[in-house]
Amino acid sequence: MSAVDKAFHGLRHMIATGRLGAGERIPPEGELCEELGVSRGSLREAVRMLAALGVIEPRHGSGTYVSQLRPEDVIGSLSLTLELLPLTGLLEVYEIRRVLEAHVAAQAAARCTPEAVGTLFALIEAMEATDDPAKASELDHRFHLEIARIGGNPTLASLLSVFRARSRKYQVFTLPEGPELRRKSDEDHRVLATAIADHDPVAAAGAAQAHVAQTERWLRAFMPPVEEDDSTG
Amino acid sequence: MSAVDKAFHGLRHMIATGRLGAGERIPPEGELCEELGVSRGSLREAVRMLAALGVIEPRHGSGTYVSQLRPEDVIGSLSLTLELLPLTGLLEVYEIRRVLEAHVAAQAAARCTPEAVGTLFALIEAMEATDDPAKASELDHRFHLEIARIGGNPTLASLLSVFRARSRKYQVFTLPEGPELRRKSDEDHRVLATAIADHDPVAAAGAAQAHVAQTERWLRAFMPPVEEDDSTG
DNA sequence: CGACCGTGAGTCGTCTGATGACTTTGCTTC
DNA sequence: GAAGCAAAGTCATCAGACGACTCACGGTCG
Repeated sequence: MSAVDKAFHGLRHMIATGRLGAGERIPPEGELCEELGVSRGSLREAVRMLAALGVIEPRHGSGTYVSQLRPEDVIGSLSLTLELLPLTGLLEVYEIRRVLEAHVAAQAAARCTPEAVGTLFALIEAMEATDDPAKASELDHRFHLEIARIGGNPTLASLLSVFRARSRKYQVFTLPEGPELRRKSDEDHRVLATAIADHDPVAAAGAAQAHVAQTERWLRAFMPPVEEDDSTG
Repeated sequence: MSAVDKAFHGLRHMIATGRLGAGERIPPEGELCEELGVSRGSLREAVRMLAALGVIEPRHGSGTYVSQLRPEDVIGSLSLTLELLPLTGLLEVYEIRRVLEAHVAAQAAARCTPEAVGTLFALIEAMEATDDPAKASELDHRFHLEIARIGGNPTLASLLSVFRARSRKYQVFTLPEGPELRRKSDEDHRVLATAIADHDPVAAAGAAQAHVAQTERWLRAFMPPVEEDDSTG
């Protein structure tokens, strides 16, 4: 076993066995190097791996901390890599999304409160009112996120959020056909929100599934290239 | 932006824009260091991060290669970290698994071939024949994996595989109640396989969902501690 | 002529040492 | 008592050197 693997599995083992608890600060690099029998460089590579996977979080000058270990912490690690998948593989992701969005919508229909309904329709109206495709996309995201939140499963919500982020990169709304697509999309949203407001899980699931399927068809039809944003710096 | 971030996003950008294609070998460390303007140590940390996420794969002495970038490559990166989640968060994962296993079973029922049915029942019989809990667990895994394979979505199959691996860690079959649980589990498997063989998606989905729900109930009831295996060396 | 083997260049893996940057703490000072 | 300062602790980065492994090339032997 390589030195980095030794450090990686050693750290992971400490967390798995509870020796390092969620939110806790892990020993400084020097101590871990000695205990695990590897150099600082190898240890740091292992730390970076676990950090990329959302398990620990180094803080410059302070120490390295175990994350809260919520499922969404770990699932969020997919967000940076799912964007690298070619479109062909992405269609398989859409099938999953279709199933899960339908489930989440049904759950939301069963659990939603009047306040939540108000939020949903407010988002829809804001979406319909704006002309900016970027803002519309952002509101679309928040609309679906709100439904997932109402669904009551944070893990599922974050998983779907990751899937949607990948789709959003394609920015179908900025196409020449964008306005037409947006009208159809807005229609879908109203149907979905209405079904949820009516506490009708079956209708909500059907509307959600149809909405995702529609998006998938658009993507198949147009397949625009991914727009890389360098706005991260 | 830190040096490691610079290297990480730089590499990721090269892959996202297609400058580095799937399966291709990336430039040697020396060149990348110069181009990205970071030291070798920082670059290596970034490489390890992408490797942990299933995007690239270093090979000692040969070079570092971009992975095939299939969705299952990226999803597989969750397998090492999902095991670290506390049980409370895991129950949310079960809800997702329930929905997806039901869908996969329905898909399998619609698509399955006589050969596939033969494989399924062969696995069931092997499962019922063995007394070794470890072997039974292994066969259980292969049984569900086969159904997922028949379902026709490799991404979904690998996602469910990751989820199941987490559950399997608890080894409910080794409990005192193990034999009884296994009998019930075997029953579920026959119902599920029969529904698939009959091309009955609704029955298959119901059976799959009930099976997962059953497992979830066992876990809630017994909550045995995670058994860490050190057989990875 | 073909198969085998050794050799060497290329590449990743690891270690060591030193320096910089940032955070936190605790003390000093007003 | 509060604000500012100093020092210790910790992570971040760099540089250089050596080891381990892979692979292709060329020579050798059958």
